[in-house]
Amino acid sequence: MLKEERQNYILDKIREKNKVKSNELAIELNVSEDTIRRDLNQLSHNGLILKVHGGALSTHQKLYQYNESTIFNRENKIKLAKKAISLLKDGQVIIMSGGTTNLELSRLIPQNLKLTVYTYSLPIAMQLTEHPSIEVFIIGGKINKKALVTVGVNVIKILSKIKADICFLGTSGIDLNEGITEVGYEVSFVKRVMIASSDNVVSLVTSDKLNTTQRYPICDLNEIHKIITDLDPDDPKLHPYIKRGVEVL
Amino acid sequence: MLKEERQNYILDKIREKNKVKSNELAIELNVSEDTIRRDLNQLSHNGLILKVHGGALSTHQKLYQYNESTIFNRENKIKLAKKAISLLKDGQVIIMSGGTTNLELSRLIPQNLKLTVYTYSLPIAMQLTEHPSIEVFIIGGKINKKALVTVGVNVIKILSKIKADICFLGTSGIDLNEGITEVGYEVSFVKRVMIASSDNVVSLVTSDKLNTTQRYPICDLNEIHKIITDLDPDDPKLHPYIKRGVEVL
DNA sequence: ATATAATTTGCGAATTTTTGCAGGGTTTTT
DNA sequence: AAAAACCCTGCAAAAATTCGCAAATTATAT
Repeated sequence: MLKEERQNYILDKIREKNKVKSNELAIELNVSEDTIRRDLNQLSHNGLILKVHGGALSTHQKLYQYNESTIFNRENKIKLAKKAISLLKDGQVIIMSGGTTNLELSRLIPQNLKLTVYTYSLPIAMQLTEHPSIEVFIIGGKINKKALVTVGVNVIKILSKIKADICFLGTSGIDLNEGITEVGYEVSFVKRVMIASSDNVVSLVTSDKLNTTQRYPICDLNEIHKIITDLDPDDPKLHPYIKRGVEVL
Repeated sequence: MLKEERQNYILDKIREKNKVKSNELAIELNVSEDTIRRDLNQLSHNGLILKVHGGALSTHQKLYQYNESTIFNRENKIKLAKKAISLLKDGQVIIMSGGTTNLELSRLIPQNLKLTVYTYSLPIAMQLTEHPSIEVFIIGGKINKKALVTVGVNVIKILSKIKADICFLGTSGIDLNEGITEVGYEVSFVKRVMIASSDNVVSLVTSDKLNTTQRYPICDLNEIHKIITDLDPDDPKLHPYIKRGVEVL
């Protein structure tokens, strides 16, 4: 059994029972108590559990807990999100698409900012509810289980009536010629409308997506106002985009 | 065997077993462990798997994880939810309110049941997305951060247009004289409408809520068709409700 | 088809990670 | 206060990993 596998087992057990005992785990997992203790100490050090004499306890009392480790390239996404947050001002109306970059963004919004946020992503809506001064609206509709977003004509109808200051567009493909492109068919419709409803379109792009194209076209490069990446704004990879007149942060 | 072929094999195995070990793969695929490690590193670099010491794990873990142990009285809620599930049949349209009882219910729905579920609760919508054959619709609107449900006129407008077979009503107060009552002001409006839209109104009541009243009235006892509790159906506490003509499961 | 370039693979040696154990200290229980 | 259970440290063995390099394979160009 792999170490991480064992630690996941421990975390699951704590989620369910609220506590674990070292001696029991040692037997269940067929390793020495020393190993269990080392596991518990590591998990505790990462803030995932609370180590106590004889075992460990759950730390969180939230009904749903977001799982950091599943996010690919999280460090870069955080770096990117921090830049995006500098655009926010009190009183603004924001539209956010789905995706883990926007999810990180929504975790990092300063507590004192007062915003109104529309989103069609379940995880993002969920995350935003933890913020004390954001009014969160989720746009209803049929849920796409894979992306955890709502899709369909109703989503489009509602989005098209919104007037937003900024739209944060999680981007799955961006290219000089093809513009912004998207993996999901249904989602592509929704994204086009959210762009149309926003004064300021901000494309959030992790650098691995630069110069890639996906199946469904969303919009031309000149329809977006800003690109934010995890790279330094004067990284050579971004030069061609700047030349095309897009502001790059 | 081509490299790509080998990597697909690895991905398939991870999809199936959720983990792989380098040494096992080396034997299965008849290549050196070095090659396997290089494969795993490449796949991991592309975000397809998570490389760990000794092998790799699936990245397709849940973004949000639900903390079972935070639910009060969970055992009873599960007992109750199991009874509720016996009412479900293929092809039905269901409306579910919020609350942890309905959340447990949504976790327990058998995988093969085909349903259409409308809900205005974020956690329940989230949970239902894990079910393979349920079409999930979330009703959009402003989110009440405490209850994690949407509220407002739009929710009511949409709910009133739905025609559902069953409505599962999480119940915060039930009483012979006062009928069903609710803690939340905004939520009380929504619940009244969901009752009106359903052929069959099922009140889910944990026994500690029996004979209690909350601030906002929802409906009279005779407007609900079934009461489901964690108690035995012929528990004396339930006799008065049966006498009043409500079916008790 | 042949030569050339590029990629992929396996190997050995050095390094790192993981694990169990022994010893001695600390906390909890009796 | 003694006994038991638990915890930490350092250590050593086993397993896994990394790295450079050369051989083998595959791709590309002529």
